[in-house]
Amino acid sequence: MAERRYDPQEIEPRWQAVWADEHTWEVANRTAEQLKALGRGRGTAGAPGRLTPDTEPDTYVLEMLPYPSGEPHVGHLKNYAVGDAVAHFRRRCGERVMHPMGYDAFGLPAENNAIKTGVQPRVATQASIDSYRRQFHRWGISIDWSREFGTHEPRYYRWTQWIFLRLYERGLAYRKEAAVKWCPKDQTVLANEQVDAEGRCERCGCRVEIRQLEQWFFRITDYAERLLNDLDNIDWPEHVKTMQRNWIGRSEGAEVTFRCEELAIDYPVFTTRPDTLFGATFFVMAPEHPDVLRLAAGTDHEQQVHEYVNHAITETGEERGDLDKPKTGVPLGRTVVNPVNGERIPMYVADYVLMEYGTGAIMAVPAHDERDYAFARAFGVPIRRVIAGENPDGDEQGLPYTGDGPLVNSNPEFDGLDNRRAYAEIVAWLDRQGLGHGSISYRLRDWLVSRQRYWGCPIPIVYCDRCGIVPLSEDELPVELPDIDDYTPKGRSPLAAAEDWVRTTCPGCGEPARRETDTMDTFVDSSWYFLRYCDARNEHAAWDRAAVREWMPVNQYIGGVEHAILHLMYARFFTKALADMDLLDVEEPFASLFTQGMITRGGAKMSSSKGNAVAPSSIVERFGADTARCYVLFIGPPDQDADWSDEGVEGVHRFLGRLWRLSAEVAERAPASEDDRPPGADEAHGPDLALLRKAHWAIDKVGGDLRRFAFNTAIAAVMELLNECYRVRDQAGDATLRFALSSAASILFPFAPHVCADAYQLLNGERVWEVPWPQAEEAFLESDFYELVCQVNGKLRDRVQVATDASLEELKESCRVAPNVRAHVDGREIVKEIVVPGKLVNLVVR
RNA sequence: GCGGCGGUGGCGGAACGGUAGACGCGAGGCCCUCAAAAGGCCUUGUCCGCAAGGGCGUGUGGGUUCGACUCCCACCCGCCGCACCA
Repeated sequence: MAERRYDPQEIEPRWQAVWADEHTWEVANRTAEQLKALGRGRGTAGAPGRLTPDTEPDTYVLEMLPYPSGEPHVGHLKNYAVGDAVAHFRRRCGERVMHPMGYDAFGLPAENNAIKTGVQPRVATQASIDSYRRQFHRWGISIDWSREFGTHEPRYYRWTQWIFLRLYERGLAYRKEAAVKWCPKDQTVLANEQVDAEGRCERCGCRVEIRQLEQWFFRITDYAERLLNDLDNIDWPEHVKTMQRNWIGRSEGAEVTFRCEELAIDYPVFTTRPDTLFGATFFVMAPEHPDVLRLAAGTDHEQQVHEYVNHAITETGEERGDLDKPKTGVPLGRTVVNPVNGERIPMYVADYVLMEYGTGAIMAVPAHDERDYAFARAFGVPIRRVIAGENPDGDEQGLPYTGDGPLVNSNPEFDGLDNRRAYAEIVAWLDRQGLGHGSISYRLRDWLVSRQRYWGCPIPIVYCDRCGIVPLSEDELPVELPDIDDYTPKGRSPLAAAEDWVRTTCPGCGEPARRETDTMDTFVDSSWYFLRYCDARNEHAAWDRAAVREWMPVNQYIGGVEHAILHLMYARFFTKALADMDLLDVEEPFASLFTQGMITRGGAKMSSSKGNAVAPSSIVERFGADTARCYVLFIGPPDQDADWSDEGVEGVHRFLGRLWRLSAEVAERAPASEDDRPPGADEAHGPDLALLRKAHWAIDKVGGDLRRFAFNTAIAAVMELLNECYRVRDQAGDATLRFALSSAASILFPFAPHVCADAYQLLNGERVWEVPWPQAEEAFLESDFYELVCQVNGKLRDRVQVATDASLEELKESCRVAPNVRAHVDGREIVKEIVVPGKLVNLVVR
C-alpha cells in the first residue's frame, strides 16, 4: 500500500476553492412571500433533523468585526475559530445561519501611521483589509462574503450619518460646552471610557488634560435605567453584566436643597443617606463647580480658594484619586442652611468631591461617612452622631459609623426610629416641605462623540451665522471625507484645513456656512454594523425593516472581554434608541454573548514589541489552517486565557494527520458500498462493538460540548475515538472502521473543516457540510455490563463486572464478595450499604 | 475598599456530590529503519513494595455527607474590572 502523507497545503486550498466557487456560506434574505408563508419574522432553533431550507430557522452568528491593522493576530484566529465552530454546528443542526464579516476601518492608528509615514489612511487601511480578507479565506472561515463592508466606505457611513441625524432629531445628539478630557499628544478629545484610571490616554498613554470645548454628545444617560434593567433579559456572562452594572453605577437616594442665604442661591445635593441629614455639619463643593469662585469672592478666603481651585484642576485623576492622600480643601467663607433643622453650616471647596457625579456638591456627615470624617478631623469641624451603633454610650466611639441603628440627636419626630425606616420618612417629609425628593443618580456620563481627527466619519452638520446649528437633510448624505495632505493634528481637526470642503451653503437659508470639521468617535461606526449586515447592499435605506426583523437579534455574539463596557454598551444604547424611533423591532442587539480569553505566550500578552508574538500565517504555512484552528480551541476552555505552546501545536497536527491517514487507508482498501453497513447494536461484538460504542459516545459528547462551548473537551473526545480506531484497526470490520472514522470527521468538521471534508469525501463520497449533524444511537450508549466501583468507607477497594439490569441486592452482593472488599471488611460489621446503580456500592463498616 | 473570576501531576488542562488526573504536551522504553526523519505500540501523580497491595494527594483550616476538586463557613495567594461615586 502506498504511503500516504497528510498534506494540508494541498487539501486546504482545494476545499476553499469549492466553497468560494459555490458561494457555499451565503444565505439570502427571505422574500416577503417566504416570510409570510413561514408565518413569522424569524425562526426559533429547532430540533436537529434533515436539512430542509424552506423551514430552517434563521440564525445570526457574529464575531466582533476586526479593526484592520497590519495582519490578523492569534486573538483573531481564536475569535473566528470559535465563531466558525458555532456557525458550522448550527448549520448542520438544521439552522439557516448568517455569518458575515466586515472591518471597523476608521480609527486613530491608521491616522497616526499616516502622520509618521505619509501613507494615506485610506491606502494603508485598504492594504490591511486585503490582508485580513486573504487570511480569513486561508483559514477557511465560513463567511457570507456577499455582505462584506468596511465602516470607512461612503456606502456604509452615509447611514452612520443618517443615524446621527435621527439622534439629533430626537434630542439624543446635542452640543454643549464641557470640561472634556483632552489628549495633548493625539491632540483630541477623549470619552471618559478612553481614559484609564491613572488619567492616561488609552491609545498613547500620555497624561490627559482638561479643556473647555463645544462638543457633540449622545444622551446615553437617558437610557441608563433601561440599559441596567434589560441586562436581566439577555444571556451574557455574569462578569460582563456586572461590569456594565458597575459602569452605569445606579445609586438610590434623595436630592436635598441647601440654601446659601448670603447670596440667595439654592444648592441641591444628592445623598444616598437622607437618614443622616441631621448629622450634616458642613457642606463641600467640587473645585470645578461653576459657583465656587463667585461664592468666595469678597471673603477672606478668596485668594486661597483661587489657588486651591487652580491647583486641583491641573491635578491628574491619578494624583487626585489617591485614597491615601490626606484630605485637602479650603473654606469658602460662606454658609448654607440645612433644611431639616435650619442650622447654618460652613461651606468648603475640596477635591474629594467630584463635579461629574451627583450635583458637584455634597452635604457632609462626618459621623457616618469615612471621607467626611477624615475631612472633619483634618479641619476641626464638629462631628455629630445621629445613628446609634453597637456601643451607643461613647459619642466618639466607633466613628465613622456606617452601619444601621436607631436615630439619635435628630428630631423628636425621627429619634428612635430605625435608620432604614427614618430614611423613607425623612424623604417623604422633605417632599412635603418642598425641600427635596427621592432621586436616583448614575455614574454613567453622556457619550462624547466629537473627535478632532481626520480618519473618521464626518458629522453631517453645518454652522450658519443666521440659522446656527443646521443638520443636513437625508438627500445630502453622505458627507464624504475629503482627501487632504496634512494629517498632523493642530488642536483642531485636520479637516479644518480643507477649506473648499468646509465652505458650503446653509441648507436652511442658502447663505454661506461652514461644515462641522470634527469626526465621530469610531465606536459610533461599530454601534450599528450588525444591523447593516442584515441588508448590506441596500442603497436606499440603512436597512429594510423586514430584513432586520428576520435576523435580529444576533443569536450568538462572540468577542473579547475588553469590549465589555464600551462597544457592548454603545451598541445596546443604539439599538434601544433606534427601537424607540420605531426603526427596529428589537431592544437588545445580542441575545447571547460569549467572551473568549486571551492567548498569551510565556505568560505575557503577545506583542511585536516584546517579540513573543506568533503570526497565524506562520502556523498556517507550517501546519495548515485546520491545525491552527484546532489548536487554539484545544489549548483550554475558550473563555479563559491560555498560553501558547509550540509543542502543543505539533500534537494537534499529529492528531489531524492520524485522522486523515487512517481515513485514506480505509477508504482505499475498502471503498464504500451500499450494502456494507456497520453491524447494529444487537449484532455487533468484540472490537466492532467497542469501536461503535466509542463512536456513538463521541457523537453524543461532542454535540453536548459544542452547545456549552467546551471545544477543548469536544476535540479530546474525537482524539479518544481516533485512538480507539487505531487500537482495533486490524480487528474491526471495514464498515465499522469507516463508520467510526466518518463520525470522527463529521463531528470534528466545525473545528477542522478542510481535513474533515476531505476524509469524509474519501470515506463516503459525500460533502460533510451537506450532511445533518449525526445522532448517537441510544442502543450503543448503553451496555449489558459495566464496571461497578466497590468502596469501603468511601474508599475505592475493587471493581467488578456487573449486569446493567442487576437488582440492588445483586449489586450489594457483588460488592461484598469482591476479593479486595472482603479483605477490607475483614470481619467488621457492615452498618450501611449505599448503592448508586450504574456507578458504585459503598459499604460502611465499623 | 467594592465586585467578578481563578488556585488540580513536570506543563496545558479533564472530572452531573460517586473510580481525581480524560485528552494533549513533555519524559522514558520498545517496534519499524543500514541510519535518521516520519510513523506505530507501551509506561508515566507521589511515596513504600519484587508483586499483590497499601499510605499520601485538587491553595490553607474547619464543617455538612456513607462519600467533597465539587456544597457551606473562615482565611491565604493570583488575575480582571470599578474605585474619594456622596
